[in-house]
Amino acid sequence: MRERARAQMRTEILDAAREQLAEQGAGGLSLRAVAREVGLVSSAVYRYFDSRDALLTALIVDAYDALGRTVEAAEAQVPRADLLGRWRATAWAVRSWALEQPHLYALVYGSPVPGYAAPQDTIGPATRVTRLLVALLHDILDAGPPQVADVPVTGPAAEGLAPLVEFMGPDVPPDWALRGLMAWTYVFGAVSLELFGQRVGAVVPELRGEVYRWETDRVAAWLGLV
Amino acid sequence: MRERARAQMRTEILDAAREQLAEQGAGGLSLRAVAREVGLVSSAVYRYFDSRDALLTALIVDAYDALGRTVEAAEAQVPRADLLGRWRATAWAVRSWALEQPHLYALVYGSPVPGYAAPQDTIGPATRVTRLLVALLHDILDAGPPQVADVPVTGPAAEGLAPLVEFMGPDVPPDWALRGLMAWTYVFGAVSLELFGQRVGAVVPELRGEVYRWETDRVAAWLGLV
DNA sequence: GCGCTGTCAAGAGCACTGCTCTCGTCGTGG
DNA sequence: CCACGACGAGAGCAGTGCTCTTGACAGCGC
Repeated sequence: MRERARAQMRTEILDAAREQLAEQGAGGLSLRAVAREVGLVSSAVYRYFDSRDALLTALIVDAYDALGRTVEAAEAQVPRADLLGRWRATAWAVRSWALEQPHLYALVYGSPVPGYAAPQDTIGPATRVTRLLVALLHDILDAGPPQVADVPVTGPAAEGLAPLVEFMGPDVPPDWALRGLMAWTYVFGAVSLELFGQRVGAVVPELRGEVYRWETDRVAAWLGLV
Repeated sequence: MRERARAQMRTEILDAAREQLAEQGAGGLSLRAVAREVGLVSSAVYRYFDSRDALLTALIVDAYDALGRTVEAAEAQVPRADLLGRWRATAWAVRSWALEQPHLYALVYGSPVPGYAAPQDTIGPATRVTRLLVALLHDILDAGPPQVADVPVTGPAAEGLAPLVEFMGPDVPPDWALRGLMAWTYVFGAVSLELFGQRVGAVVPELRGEVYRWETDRVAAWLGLV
């Protein structure tokens, strides 16, 4: 009954917050302002979110979810056997979503607010895109591991990758965990740096998409894709 | 005369700001609090910095400077002919500095405060590390461009890289501008993602340095270094 | 149908922020 | 020596996150 009203109010607040986030960014998100937006007084918002941080956390969670959903949808449209196509679709979808929702992306992948320890809630949805890449890597390996000239990773670094190996499945050699980590790092690193203005003088803004295509294709080649 | 006093006061404020930044991060940096710290009333600080943003900008500028100085020093200790060593020193110094000064690093390479347009002041010092990599790339090319299996970049992407090519020197082929961009992207991407907590479940914290060594060595190999 | 209980929104209030304005003071250059 | 300009202090404004108290309303058991 009033569960419904409550849930609706909650999403109404979140929508208003998302809107304000898009205009002024995480730092400028004012709980009082979103309260005004939805026609509430500031103290009433605390019935729905314990604090401003809690509101931000909720936004983060569903930003992860939205990104994951979008990328999954894009990747799913490519035939399973087209490994390069799946990689391209994934990489491109990440960047596209980030450019459409820059503030949400920044909220998730940007510098965390210090003193803000990511709650457990956020680590689950965070792995959705990761899972896609893991699946892709599995399929690459199953299709016969490509020739790679590098010396396989051993020693402490291999131990350091243990959690990742376990996540990917114990049959994955540490060397390919490293490759997966690096591919993942490249995609999100490139998107983040572009979005955060670190390529200002270096790449023509309108052509950054084209350059990104080449970058990710080089990574693909390095992964042994086609 | 009182120039001295003014300059000293200015650096005193900056030091206090840096200190507070280290404790509470950019978002929590309070002009009034740094004023208290240096024994001033808040309005007096405005004699030295037009606004909180101006203070942050000053911090950014000398963060760029500090990072550049540190990395340059580390790289300079390696014999010029040891190209791989220079790459390793550079990559490692960036990460080390970032881990020592996480808040300063985040200020510079993290998500920018929206509405905060990086003033011209910041783009000069920003290129110091970049210059190191450019010089290294030149030396790699001079030593005889390594074999690379990739198809050279052409088309719109090559045009997109034009500003970077110009910065590196027109004799540099666009293909190597792309390689340089990607190496740069990898280093700062990896450091940023690690620092911003995106590797939490993936890599054992104490061994992240070891893993980073492998990552950057893979990039080096990809660049044709040894 | 009535009253009770728990949920909700409102409002006042506290301590804090960035920033502006005014007003004394004091050192320095003419 | 004196006037001017830089400087610091203080008050004040509008805004913030968050807490606490007060009043209204809905849903429940009797």
